[in-house]
Amino acid sequence: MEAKVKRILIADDEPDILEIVGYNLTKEGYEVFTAKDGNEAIEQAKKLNPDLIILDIMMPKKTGMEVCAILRTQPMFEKTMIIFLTALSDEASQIKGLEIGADDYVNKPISPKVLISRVNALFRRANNHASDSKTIIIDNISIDPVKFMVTIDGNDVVLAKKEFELLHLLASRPGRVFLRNEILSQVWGNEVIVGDRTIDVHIRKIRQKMGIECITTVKGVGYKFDQ
Amino acid sequence: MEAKVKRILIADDEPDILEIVGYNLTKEGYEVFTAKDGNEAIEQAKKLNPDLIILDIMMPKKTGMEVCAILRTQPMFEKTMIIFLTALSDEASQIKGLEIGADDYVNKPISPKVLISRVNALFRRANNHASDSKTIIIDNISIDPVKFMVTIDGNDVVLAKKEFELLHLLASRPGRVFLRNEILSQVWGNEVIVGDRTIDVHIRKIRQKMGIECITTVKGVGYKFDQ
DNA sequence: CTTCCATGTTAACAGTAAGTTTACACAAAC
DNA sequence: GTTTGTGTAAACTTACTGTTAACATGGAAG
Repeated sequence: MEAKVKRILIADDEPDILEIVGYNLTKEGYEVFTAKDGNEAIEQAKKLNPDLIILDIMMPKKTGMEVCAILRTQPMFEKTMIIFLTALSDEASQIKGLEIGADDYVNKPISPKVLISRVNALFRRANNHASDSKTIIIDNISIDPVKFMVTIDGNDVVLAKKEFELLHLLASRPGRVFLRNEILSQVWGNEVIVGDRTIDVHIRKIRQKMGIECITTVKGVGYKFDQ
Repeated sequence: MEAKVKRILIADDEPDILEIVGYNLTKEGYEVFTAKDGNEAIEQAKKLNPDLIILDIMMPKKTGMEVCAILRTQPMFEKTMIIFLTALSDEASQIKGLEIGADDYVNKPISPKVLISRVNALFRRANNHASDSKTIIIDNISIDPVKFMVTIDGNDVVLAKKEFELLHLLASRPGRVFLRNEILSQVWGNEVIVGDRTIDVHIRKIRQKMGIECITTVKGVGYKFDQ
């Protein structure tokens, strides 16, 4: 499971900030996108599904706080990290920002280096949580991402790479529904664009090879691994 | 998935800090332990296996940086979170602190409230793997938007997308009456225009599938989920 | 009792999402 | 070069969902 390029969305109404921060993050190897107000931030977030969103608080249309609160209500952004980058340095704002779901709160003016360190720290922690490299065992099925093997009742099942990745993703949170979007960005990555039926075909192959119904379709929503 | 009490180890050579920070974290529901120098910090960490370690940098025996670096080499502390809490406010220290594996870097003096917000933010992120907190449970009915499942007395009920969304909306505020307008804009969105009987039909299907009367009609007003 | 209105009920329809199959490009293995 | 396997696309089928329309019901007001 190779590390995908991480996407960062920066929302700020000052073009200078967008440019400076954007430049430095790009140099650090991140894929950077920008938005210049609250509405655009939400719109972009939905379209891009970024891994991290850096929000100014004082923005036109919607404040960063509002954007954060809105995004946090949606399952799609449950795992998305959010950093407030703002000139508001008072304690109350900071506490509120962290309480409504931000992962960090950084005061302007800030050196790009410090910001990058904080961004890196967040990603380090996030990656290290990824339940990779751990064998998943559910009932009589075992899924071992190290050996790249699936076993049912002791019988090995050979899956292709994409099939395995897809199964592993679903099985990493049994019962939880993964939206098609989520599946695409997790298994295929954000850059790749594939047709509508691609996921279905892979799902079908997995079902076929496993021989048992362990993946359930939730129509109009996504797929889940039966718990 | 019961949340177990989180352990926090605080290492600082100033007893005042230990007391103030410790008091506040205890009040917040954490289990707090202390160490007064670097060696003690490492010793305690090994014994207690805390979830979070708050480290002063300038400590006798070993500096916080050294402690952090040592702990990070050990697999046991791979997932342990570390916060530096220090009077060293220069940029270079902060960057170095974050780079050697800290999850946050907070400058003294700091208000206990802000520190607690940051601690909570870290734990929120770390826990969020297991967050089934969004499940609505009312009497013997559970509604889980993550798993997209409704359960009554342990028996699964399969609802279609719109049905589920509608039920979830009503159940999000049991007892509260939702106007037909509200329902339309929340479930269908503002752009969409649907006929008068559409909501009724969906309500009917929900009632049918659930098999029990849990939605009450308030004539001329709207619908509510029975409390 | 009758009328009226809001909601309940039912079946049918159209549109949409997913399942299925086949084909093909490409890469790795032989 | 051939073979084999993988991932994606295209085309078609299937199944179900969401919506509507038409009609039924029931209660309140007059």
